[in-house]
Amino acid sequence: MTEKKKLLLIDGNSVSFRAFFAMHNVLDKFVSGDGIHTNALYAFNNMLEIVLKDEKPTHALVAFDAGKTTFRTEMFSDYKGTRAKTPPELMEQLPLIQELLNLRGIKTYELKNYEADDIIGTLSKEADEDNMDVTVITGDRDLTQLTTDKVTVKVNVKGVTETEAYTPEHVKEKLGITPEQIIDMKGLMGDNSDHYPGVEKVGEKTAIKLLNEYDTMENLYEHVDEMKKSKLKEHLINDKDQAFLSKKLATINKEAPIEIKLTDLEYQGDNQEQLIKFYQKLGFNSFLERMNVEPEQTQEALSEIKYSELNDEAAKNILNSTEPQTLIIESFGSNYHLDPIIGLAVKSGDNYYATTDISILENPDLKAWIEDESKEKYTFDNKKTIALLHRYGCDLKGVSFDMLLVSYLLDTNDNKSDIGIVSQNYGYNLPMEEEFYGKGVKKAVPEDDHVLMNFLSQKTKIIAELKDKMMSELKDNDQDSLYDEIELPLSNVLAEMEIKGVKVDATRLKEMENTFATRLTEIEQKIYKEAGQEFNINSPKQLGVVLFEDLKLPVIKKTKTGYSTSVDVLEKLKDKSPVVQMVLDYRQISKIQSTYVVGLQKFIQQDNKIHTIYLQTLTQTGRLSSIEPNLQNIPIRIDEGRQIRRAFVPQHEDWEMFSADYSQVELRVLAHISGDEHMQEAFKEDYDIHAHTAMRIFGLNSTEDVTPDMRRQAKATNFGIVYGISDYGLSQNIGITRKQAAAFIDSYFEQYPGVKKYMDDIVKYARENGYVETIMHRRRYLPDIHSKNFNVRNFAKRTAMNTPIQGSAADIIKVAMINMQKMLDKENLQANLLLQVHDEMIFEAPKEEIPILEKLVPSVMDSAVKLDVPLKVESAHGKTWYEAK
DNA sequence: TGTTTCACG
DNA sequence: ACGTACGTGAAACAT
Repeated sequence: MTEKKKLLLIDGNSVSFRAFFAMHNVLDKFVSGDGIHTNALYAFNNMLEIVLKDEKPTHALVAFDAGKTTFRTEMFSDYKGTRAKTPPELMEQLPLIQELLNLRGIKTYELKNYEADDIIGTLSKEADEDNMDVTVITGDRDLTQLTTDKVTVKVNVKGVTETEAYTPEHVKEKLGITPEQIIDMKGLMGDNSDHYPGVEKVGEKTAIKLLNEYDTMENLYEHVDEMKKSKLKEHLINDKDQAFLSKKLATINKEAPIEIKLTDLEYQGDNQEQLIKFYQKLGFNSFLERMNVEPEQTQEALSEIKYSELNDEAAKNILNSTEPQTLIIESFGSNYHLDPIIGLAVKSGDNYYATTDISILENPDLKAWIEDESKEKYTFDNKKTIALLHRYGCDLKGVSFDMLLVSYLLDTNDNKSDIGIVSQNYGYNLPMEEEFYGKGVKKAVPEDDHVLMNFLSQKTKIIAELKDKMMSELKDNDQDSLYDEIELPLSNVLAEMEIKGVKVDATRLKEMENTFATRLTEIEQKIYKEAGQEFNINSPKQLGVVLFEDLKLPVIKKTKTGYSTSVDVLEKLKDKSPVVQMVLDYRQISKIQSTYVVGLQKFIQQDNKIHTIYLQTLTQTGRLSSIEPNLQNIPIRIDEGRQIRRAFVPQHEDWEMFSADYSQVELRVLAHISGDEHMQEAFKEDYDIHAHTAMRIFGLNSTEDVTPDMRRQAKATNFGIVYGISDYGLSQNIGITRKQAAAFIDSYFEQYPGVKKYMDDIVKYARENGYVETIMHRRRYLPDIHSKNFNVRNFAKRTAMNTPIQGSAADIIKVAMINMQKMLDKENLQANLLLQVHDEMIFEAPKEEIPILEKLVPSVMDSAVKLDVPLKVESAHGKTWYEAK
């Protein structure tokens, strides 16, 4: 029995283009030793890895364009006329990509006067006739015309590692036409990027409609006279020649005079030896890892540092030095509140010290140095380092450079939490944590202590060497005070909050667990009875079958895997069957039970407290996030869930929980940065802002005429504005038509012209500068603002509008937290700041201190920054978190 | 490992 | 004509 043959055809030029732009933002970070860019090469190879694994081809070829002139330019001199020429940074990579393919055992081919498309078209047809399966990989949708039962065309979506697979069925489903009709469609609609015209005013939708009626362009033109008089008919007649020319240009030539045979295309597999050399030359460490190149070899790439044992004598030297020194405390695991320290390294001047003997932390000299605020230190992740050392009895002070925080401020875009990635971005060859320790079952501390100590010493070296460069980048961005005055001091405050932890009443949670378990069983039985069958209510798939097939409820929305059963869908089906309400109830309770009642108990430590971890360098806007567990999403909106808050208690008897939150910070921030007069006035006069908005957009004379429903709609509109309004989004949210929503927005902008101007200006700013920033100069880069894709671009626009608002609000509470901690210290209060939930702070305090906090906290919070409108703070307190609201 | 759902601001 | 609200984390299921 012969194995089925499979041919892989890759459109070399279009995938290289895609690869280049997918990694355009890291262009400068991917440069080889001899100064050649390698970003496209890297991304291309990433794609290859995935494709080879998925497709397992027996034959493969990558086709390239041969040059500028082809048979198409002879037909139409302006073909691809306006296309920007290939950037030189990509040009220089094309030979490398060919070399890579050669080493990976894949043939490449180009043919004078023909495009890569034509080579692929010709070969895929040949292979099809030979009964081979064919997969085509391309960034160009036009190639979907080649789709047949045997030929699948996979088109890159966002980047190059993900593709959308086009079979004839998928083409039909997506476009409503057959693959053969695609050229007719292109003929009618033309192509902007290839710069051929088609018929005036005919786009994709119209073209498809016409083809559904007339099947082919030829048939359409045979019957064009019978069409009833319309602009469309006129355009069709006027542009007939162009349409036929465009169709010809769009048609991939399946008879190109290629000199290569299918049998020449056998996939050879990697030339291991040469490929390793190639990767090494380019510093492609992650690919080397994937080839299972012996760890020794990868380690070799990491140069050796001459370090000595971090012992008593070294500790003395460290303490005696007056220079800033670099410190790495390494833990192993995912939660630094529990993980053990496995090693330490200090760079002191030109000396490197490292050890895996943790008892050195008992050395008085080392401890004195760690705890001396005047001894300046550099590190990566100050908060984590503080938390780790705290558990070993040391109180770290004096960190002035935290490489993690700085790299986050410089660019929030990609994952900065790994020192290996940050180092690689600056041209250093340091493995990522996962590369060094391994992943999954293979994850382990290196057996050889020397390997670990060398790794830690490398870290200290890189941190020390990059400090000046990164700090000067901060200064260039005008972000030095954001770092010095906010993020770095905040990391100390957050460390204290995490270490302090919040006490949780486990008994209470246990009681709730039993109550909810009983209720869940009850509802479950009722649902089974009503539905006439038993099934897993938690399975969207099974629930979908019961609701939409067995009970035949109308399908409101679909997900990519089946029926949607989300709340907004179920809400609409409530009166159609009693099961729906039961399912909603079940969902609600089940969520509370699994995520909170049961989930939280798992995080209660020996001290009866929960110690969350705040991620200070994750969000794109500057907010914090909280994990293991997330204490920023404890239920409040519905009372059953809100009961969870009764389990959060102060750590001592006779203490209380105290919480203070900003009222409408984001809208106040908007009023400030937009400078809108009317909105500012509303806040200065302390009006009910949503009622005020309702009054204005509904054209009333007084807020007394505002009905509760008007206020509700105005409130939703205010939210929409903050999120970067769209009529559709608003209409969905408050259940009105899109037209009505659009009218709302128009009237909103009329009433608050300053807001309108802000929205326009900020998008323009993003386009011109490539980023937006907050009041404290926190930046978010928005490369997508230039995207050709409508959706992607619009998303970037909304982000541009929202980020300065959400981000400035985040800045404000961060300042308030720092000031608050200072104030508690200064006033010698026992109260502890425990939690932050975006616009509120939660404290525990002795009862006697509550009256003090009631004055102090709001005054610190509302004076955190000076805006053109006042900030307003509300507070509450009680025996548990539940009462403190 | 990805998808869906839902908790919060 | 395009298809959406902004920012998060966790649990459960399906693959």
